[in-house]
Amino acid sequence: MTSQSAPRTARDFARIELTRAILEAARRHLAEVGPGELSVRSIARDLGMASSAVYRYFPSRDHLITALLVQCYDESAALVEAADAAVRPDRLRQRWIAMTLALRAWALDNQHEYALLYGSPVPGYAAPQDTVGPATRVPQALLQLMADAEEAGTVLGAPTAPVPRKERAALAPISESVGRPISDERLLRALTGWAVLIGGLSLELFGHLHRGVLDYDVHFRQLVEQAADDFGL
Amino acid sequence: MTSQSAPRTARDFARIELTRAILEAARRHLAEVGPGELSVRSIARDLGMASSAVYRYFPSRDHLITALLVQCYDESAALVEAADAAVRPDRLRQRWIAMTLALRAWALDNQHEYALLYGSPVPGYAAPQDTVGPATRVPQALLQLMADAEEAGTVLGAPTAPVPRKERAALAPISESVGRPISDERLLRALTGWAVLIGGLSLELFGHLHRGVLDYDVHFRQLVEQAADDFGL
DNA sequence: TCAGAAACGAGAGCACCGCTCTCGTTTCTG
DNA sequence: CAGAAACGAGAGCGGTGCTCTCGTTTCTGA
Repeated sequence: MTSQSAPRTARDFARIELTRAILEAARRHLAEVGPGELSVRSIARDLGMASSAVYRYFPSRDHLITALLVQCYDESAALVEAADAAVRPDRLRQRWIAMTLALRAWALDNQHEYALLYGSPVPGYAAPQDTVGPATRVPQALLQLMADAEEAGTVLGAPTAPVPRKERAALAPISESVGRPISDERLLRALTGWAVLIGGLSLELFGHLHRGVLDYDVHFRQLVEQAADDFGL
Repeated sequence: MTSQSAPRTARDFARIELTRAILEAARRHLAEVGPGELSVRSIARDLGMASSAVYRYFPSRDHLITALLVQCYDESAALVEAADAAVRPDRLRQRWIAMTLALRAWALDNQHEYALLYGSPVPGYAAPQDTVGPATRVPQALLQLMADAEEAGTVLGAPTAPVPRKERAALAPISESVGRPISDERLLRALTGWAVLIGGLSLELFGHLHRGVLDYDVHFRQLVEQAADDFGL
């Protein structure tokens, strides 16, 4: 708990500044090397400092990566939310399209960062509490869209059997997180949309569509358009 | 090109045997350490040999990992195909459910292997030609299911706008790979199904549903049931 | 004000990694 | 049966994450 938001002393100021510089350098390296190859030593070299000095600011490589994780979650979520807000709220379909295209655009510009967020977790599967907030912003935006659709009274694209009681219980935490009324069917659609979105992006960015799909732009667009049909947006 | 399928000499025999043993040991390690932490040296130690000896059989760590990749693609695809074959061919919906549950079961039993296949690519994004065949077996199974649905004349769950010409062109290689008539709308559904499947599994296995969804089994089942509704299966 | 405490940066060092090279031995082949 | 090829072991190189020490700088409170 050193040096919170108030940099009273020069040392505090230097600390937050260097912390920022390390993260910035790490992010720069991430543009070229991929999360697994990210090296504390090379970041330190880049900044002209001893590698041991970096450990004054981040107790381990995993802590540094976690900080990057939070930053990337926030950065991508901000773009998704902005894309959402730029569309008239009652144009539900366009909002869905805009959000998915926004996340894809970010992912294409930041492929290693996307891999960091949605690829295999690189630390030993320890997602600290700090990351859950930022990580839920994108799915939360999708949930809010579905809640809006519910409010507007749109009909779902395909006839869907009612969600059974067990699934209803399984989704209780998400249901509460929405903060306003949403049917389980719609909530499930939001999660399906999230799965299509992340699945589509992962398949594309991780090379699974190579030599199968020729035009990724066109295909992704078609994928989310069709999902919109299914969701009745 | 040493020692093909015919182990004439004792040396050839030993070579294919040791190659197998190395892969087996690597696979054993993969049960506990994750693809990024897989170490040639520790595998060699496990087999009681010098680490340099391993390089007689796999020229680099990436080559070893590629061999594991192929093995895992084949293993998981075999389970998916078997699950498909165990259902009466005209029970299209059950076949979809069976295949997705089969892949999930394999993924749950082999989490690091799943990460190897569908997580961030660990070598510098070099998927050799050897991997593309095995890698396409699962999506191919989904495509065949959709072709069967087309043949049976089922109707799609949600009304879908016709696939535009550009997307039709983008999907040409996949369309040809099916080997029998399939509409572009159906083909797109197969790819959507693949995206939902991989997206749903990745979100679950990589921890993104943590503290959100309480019962993964129930939720995944619901996810694929709803996808079946959308696909008109 | 100024001494003690705390934070800091640099450097050496440890254990591990992928990979290469050498060298003596074993096995194959003509 | 001799030359060639494949092999296993070991040392070694440059890299990694991380720790420890040590001299210096900065903060803090009596």
